[in-house]
Order: sequence, then structure tokens, then C-alpha cells
Amino acid sequence: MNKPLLKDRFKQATREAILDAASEVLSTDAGTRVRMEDIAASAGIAVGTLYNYFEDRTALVSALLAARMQTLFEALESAPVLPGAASKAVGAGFQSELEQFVLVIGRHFNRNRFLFNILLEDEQRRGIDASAAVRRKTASGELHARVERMMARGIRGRDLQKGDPATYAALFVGMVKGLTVLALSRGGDFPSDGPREIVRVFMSGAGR
Amino acid sequence: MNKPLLKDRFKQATREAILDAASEVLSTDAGTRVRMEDIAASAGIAVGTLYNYFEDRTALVSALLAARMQTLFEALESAPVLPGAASKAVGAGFQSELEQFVLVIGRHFNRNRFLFNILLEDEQRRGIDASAAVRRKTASGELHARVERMMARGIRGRDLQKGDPATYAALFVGMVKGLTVLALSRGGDFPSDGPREIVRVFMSGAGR
Amino acid sequence: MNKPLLKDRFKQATREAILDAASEVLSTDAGTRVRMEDIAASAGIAVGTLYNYFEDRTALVSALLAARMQTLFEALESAPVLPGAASKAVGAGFQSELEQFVLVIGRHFNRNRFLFNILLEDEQRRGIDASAAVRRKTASGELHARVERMMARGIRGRDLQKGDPATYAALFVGMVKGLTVLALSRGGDFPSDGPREIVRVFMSGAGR
Amino acid sequence: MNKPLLKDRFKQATREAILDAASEVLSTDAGTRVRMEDIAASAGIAVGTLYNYFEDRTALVSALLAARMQTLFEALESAPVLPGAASKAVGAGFQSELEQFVLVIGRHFNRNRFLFNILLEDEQRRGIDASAAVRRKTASGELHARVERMMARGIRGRDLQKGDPATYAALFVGMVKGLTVLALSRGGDFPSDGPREIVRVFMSGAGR
DNA sequence: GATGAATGAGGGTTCATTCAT
DNA sequence: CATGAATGAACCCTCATTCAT
Repeated sequence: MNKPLLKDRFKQATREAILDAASEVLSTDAGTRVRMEDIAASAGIAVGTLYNYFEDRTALVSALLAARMQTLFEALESAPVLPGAASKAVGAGFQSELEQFVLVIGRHFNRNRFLFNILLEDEQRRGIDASAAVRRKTASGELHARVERMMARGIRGRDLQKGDPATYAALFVGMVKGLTVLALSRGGDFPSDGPREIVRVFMSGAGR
Repeated sequence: MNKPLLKDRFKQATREAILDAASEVLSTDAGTRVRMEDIAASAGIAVGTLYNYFEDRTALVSALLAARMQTLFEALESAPVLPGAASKAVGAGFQSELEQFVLVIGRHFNRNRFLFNILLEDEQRRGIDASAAVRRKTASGELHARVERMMARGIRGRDLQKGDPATYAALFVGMVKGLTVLALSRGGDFPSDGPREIVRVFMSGAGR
Repeated sequence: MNKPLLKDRFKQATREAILDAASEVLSTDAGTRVRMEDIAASAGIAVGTLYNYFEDRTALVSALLAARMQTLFEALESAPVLPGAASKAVGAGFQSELEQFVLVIGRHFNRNRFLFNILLEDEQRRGIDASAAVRRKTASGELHARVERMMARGIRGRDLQKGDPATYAALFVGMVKGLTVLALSRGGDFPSDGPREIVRVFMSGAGR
Repeated sequence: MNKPLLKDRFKQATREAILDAASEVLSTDAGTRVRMEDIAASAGIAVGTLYNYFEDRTALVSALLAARMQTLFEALESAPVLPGAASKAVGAGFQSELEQFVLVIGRHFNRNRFLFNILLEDEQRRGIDASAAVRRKTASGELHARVERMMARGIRGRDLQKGDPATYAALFVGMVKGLTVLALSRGGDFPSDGPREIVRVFMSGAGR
């Protein structure tokens, strides 16, 4: 009998519907503190129901963030090597990896504008408890850690000049965010040539 | 008669004292919602008095942001050319300008951690009304505009490769923010070699 | 055909199981607000089912109280005369009756601690509508009425001095409750020598 | 300058006005859970104001109870010896003390019907944490302790037969409550001959 | 009839803003 | 002009009750 299974599936679906609704409201009313009632309305359910799926407001927001980051991480994981990336040019592999990374993130941001808001909130909160353990748990902390590993690999593989991987990661992620902010402020999507631009500047510089 | 002048001066001083207090609590209790009462307490005055100087909470925060950005802009304006910057190397002038820029911003962030939080909030709100006019009025918008002008100059002066000045600005500012976030998360100050690192990567790239 | 009879019997059994469960949680979590869900969980059924057996929360609690009082009243009714009570001493019969009464009540309280809580709630509600008719319907009102009849009998039978039977009843019941509260506060049972003590003081006084 | 003093006095007066209002509502809507909004309305102030004087709902109710018990205890303390109490009859002093005690309590209950409700709530809560330390802190616990001391004194002074002072106290307080409940149910005041009746029965018994 | 998720009115609490002193 | 208590709209959360399965 698979009844319980079906139920679980339904429950899971509802959870996700709620998260989608929350995402929706968070994207629309960016910057304003979103009320539980709005999330419920957006999901087409009653306030009380929210509490059948999430302990409280904080739990809901955390779950939303975690879910979206989870998706992002999976996308990053399964990113196919860029066509033509298996080029012979020195460092082509690493550059492709970086471009792929930015591409996936850009796409993700396009679909989850709210994510950006949450991520920023996340960073603000950083000041409060900045222990490494806590940092790792935050979404942006985890993202940073991944990039840092990539950078360390780049250094080891002689694709990058020697330097602090964390600093490289910070600069690189900063560029991605910078371009995202620009896109947001222009009301458009993350530009399609963004990945190439970022990687070009990051690897070879903007100077002549 | 200069009485009104004195009064105005006093009034101005009080305004600034309030802004300092607000800055203080906003930096300290970053991430937690700061109440008007907290700001008043930090300034050593009564809540009601706040409203004699600022229309409402939003006005106060905006004024704080504007004041600090004003200071920042003045500092950027009056930034002395770096010693030895008048070097003969091609592009040295532009690079110095960039380094100087980052240096001043870094210093500023060290003194106004709260600024970072506010700036982030600022960006979040962007989504709501992203018209260029509005954008220009926001603090980070103005900052971006300045950098964009710098980049345009760099392109014209052949210090930078051809490209979209806004994009260059976004990447550059992004790097600065990235390093700031890293510093915050490490609980330290903006690194003293930050300016050089950023400009190096931005101009020449991190690749080999 | 006796099917409906069986059904009724089953229904009655379920009702009682629910009341037992309610009694259980009300005794355990005395003082804390007991939720319908708690009662259902304790009974091992679903919340919705509760409403198949009782109109609403109030009805359930009332039924519980009524059932237990019913049991108490039956126990009082069928109380066997105390062994050796048929003594020759003047008033021995009446005293025995009182002792028996307290004994049965004490036993009952030991098994239904919750009862005490409910009874107290009951009294609180008294203030709202204190008409005699209503009073008679409440559990403690009925209890009081019974004691009052006993006292009236005592007066007629010259076991008690002349006086207001209701007042005698109030004092007597008050003593029983007093000893119960003491037992509860000590975390123990109603003391086995309680009946004798109460009747001794009530009949002969504590003075020398 | 006595301004702060005046202010404190005003603040204190407001606190008491709030407590009076709460008392009023608690007496009127006996048995129903009283809402903060009702207390505020009854006090003629806004909800928010309540929180300027009391931490939260619990604090308010506790303060009310404590204040009223405080008044009661002071009344008990300062109770004048009953006229004619200095009689020569053996035990007259002790009996007077008891009567005086009941008289004061009865009067108090007449003015603070709500108190009764709270006290009962108090007892219900007893079951949860019945440690002696906690018990002493509750209002009814303190009342009981006082009576117990009186009883111990009575035993030592040979006014009472030997026995457990706590038990005597429980029986005595029970009688007082019993008579109070009777009065409440009749919608009247604590009877003026109540003290005499109670003490008569307690000391000499109701039997012939 | 049993189930338990959905409902939504209701209650406690917070805090930006006002205004009498 | 400063003060800070008063205000009350707004928000989060609970839980008795309903109803589709």
C-alpha cells in the first residue's frame, strides 16, 4: 500500500507551493517585510495552514532559502562542461568552469530575484555572529566556500597567480553580484554575455 | 543679528549627533531591527525629539545615508593623488585613481559599517522603482554613477579596453563590496592591501 | 434485530473512552490549557472524531464532569454502612454517614484529580448566572444540595444543633475540599484518616 | 525639587488604576479568560499603555494578585482585637483571633470577588509544581502558611487539641472558602455572622 | 463513522508616531 | 524645544471547529 507515500508526496508538494508563493511575494514586495498573511494569500491558503508546514516565520524563510540554494548547488554540480571548453588553450578548462559557474548563477538569479534579497539579508546578519561555523551554514557562506575551493584549485593548477583563495573568491563573487545588481537596476535579466565578460576581466583584466 | 544663525548651527549639530547615534546602533545591532527608541537612547535624547529633526524613520535613515555618502563623495573628490602615482608607466595615473578610490571607500566602510547594511537595504528596495531618475537619487546609485564616469574616462584615455562603462563599474564596485563582505565576515577591517589587489585583478586579471 | 443496540453500545463505549482520555490529560496537565488535540491524542483518535461524540469543547467537558459526578453520586448512594457503625452511641449513625460520605468523596478525588480542577472552574463560572435553577445543574451545586439534605436530616434527628442546613453543608464541604487541596499540594492522596478527622472536628470541634 | 517624586506617584497611581480595572473585569466576567483589550478599555487607556506598566499579561495578573493579597495580609496584621475579646473564658483570646481573621477575610472577599477566582486558578496550578518553596510563593500558599502558624500557636497554647497544624489550617480555611462560595452562589455578601459560625463549629463542633 | 489538514477569528505583543506638559 | 507616556494599527501565532476524503 502506497497511501502514506502519496500523502507524503502531497505534503511535500504543498510545502513547495508555499515556498513558491513566499518566493513570489518576496520578489514582488522586495525590501518590505513580508507578512505571513500575504504569503498565505499568495499560496491560496489560510494563515493557519502555513503553520502546519513550518514552525514559524523564520523557519519558513530559512526553508525557502535552503531550498533555492539547494537547487542552485545541484545545478552547479551537474553543470555540463561548456561546448568547446575542451580547448587546447592553456587554462581553457578552468575558464570554462568559471564561465559555467556564472552562467548557472545568473540563470538562477533570473528565476529567483527574491533570492538576492534574502542573500543580502543574510549578509547583513553576518555581523552578529561571524564565527566560521555559523558562516558556513548561511547560504552565501556556503556559496563562498564553493568558489573558494574552485579558486584554490585554480591556483594549484597554475591557472591563477598565487594569492589568497578566499580573496579571489570574494572578488569573483563580488563581480557576479555586481552584474546582477546592474541587471536588476536596469529591470532586465542577467546579461547573456555576462559570464564571458566577468571571466575575461577576472582572468585577464580590463586594462590594456 | 546672528541669533538665527547660531540656532541653525545648533540645530545642525543636533541633527548630526542624532545621525551619529543612529550610525552607532545600526553598526552594532546590525541585522536586528533597530527601534526609534534605541536611536534616541544612543543619542541621549527623547524619542519625541527625533521627530523635531526628522519627518519620520525613513527620513532619518535616508538622511544618515545621504550624510555619510556625502562625506564619502567629498573624500573621493579631495583624494590626493597617491605619492609616486605620477609615475611614468602607461596607465599609472588611472590605476592610481582606482586605488585611491578603493582606499577611500575602504576607509569609509571601516568607520561606517552600518553603511554597508543600509546600502544593501537600499539595493533591495531598488526592485520597486527602478527608473533611472530614482536610481540616481539612491546612495549606491550615485556611487555607481561616479565609478561609471571614471570608467568612461578610462576607456577614452585608453587605459581600459573598449566596453560598457556601466558594466565595468558594476564589476569594479562588486569587487570592492566583495572584499568588504569578506572583511566583515572575518570580523576585521578592510585589508590594507585591498586596493592594490582589487586594482591588480581588475586591470591585469588574476590569471597567468 | 439488535444491531442498533450493539452500535449504541459501541458508541457509548467510545464516549467513555474519550472521557477517560480527557480525564487523563486534564489531571496530568492541570492548570495548563488542554487542547482538543491533546484529548484526541490521549484517546488515540482523531480530533474530528471528538466532534462526532460531543457538540463542542464545552459539551465534552460538561459531559465528563457529569459522568464523574454521576459515578460519585452512585457511589454515595450505594455506600455500605460502615462496619461497626451501627454502634449504640448517640449520633453514631449520623457520624458514620458523614464519614462514609467523606470516604467516598476522598476516594473519588484520588481517582479523578482533574475533577477538582473542573469543580473549581465550575465555581468560578457561578458568578455569571447564580440562579438556583442553574446552580442545581452544576456539579458542585448538586453535591452541595445532597449534603444540605444530609444536614437537614441531622438537624431533624437532633444529631446537629439547630442552624441553617445550607451553612452547615457549606462548612462541611469546605472542609473536605480543604483537606483535598492540602493533599494535592503535598502531592499525595486524600489521607486515610481524613474522614475521621473531618467528622471529629465538624461534630465535636477542634477546641478543648 | 520633588518633580520625580510626583511622577513616581502618578505612575504608581496609574498602576493601581490598571489593577483596579483588571480586578473589575475579572469580577464581572468571572471564569472567562479576560483579554488585555478589555482591561485596557475598563481602565480607559490603550492596550499599548498596559505594557508600559507590566511586562506582559502574566505579570499584570500576578501583580494584581500580589497587591490584593498584600492588602489582605496588612489588614490581618493590623486587625484590632475584638471588643470584649479580652474575656476571661479559657480560649477566648484564641477564638477572638480566629473570628477576627475570618472577619477580615470575609470583608476582603466582599470587595474583591475576583480574588476568589484568581485564588482558585492559583490552586489549580498547584498540581504542576507542588514544591514547598513554590507553594509558599503563591497567594493561597502564603495564606495557608499564616493560618498554620495560628493553629500551631493554638495547639501550644492548649486552645486546640493536639493534631497536625496544617490539617487544622486546611479545615479552617476550607470552611471560610465554603461559606464564601455559598455567599457567592446566593449572590450576596459574606454573612456578618459568618465568623462566629465558623469559629463555633471549628472550636466546639456542630454536634450536640 | 474516522480522519486530520484547512480554516480564520481572536488574542498577545510591538513600535512608529503623536501630543500634552 | 525637549520630553516620554499614550496611542492603536499591524503582525505573529494558536486552536476550536469544519469538511472533503
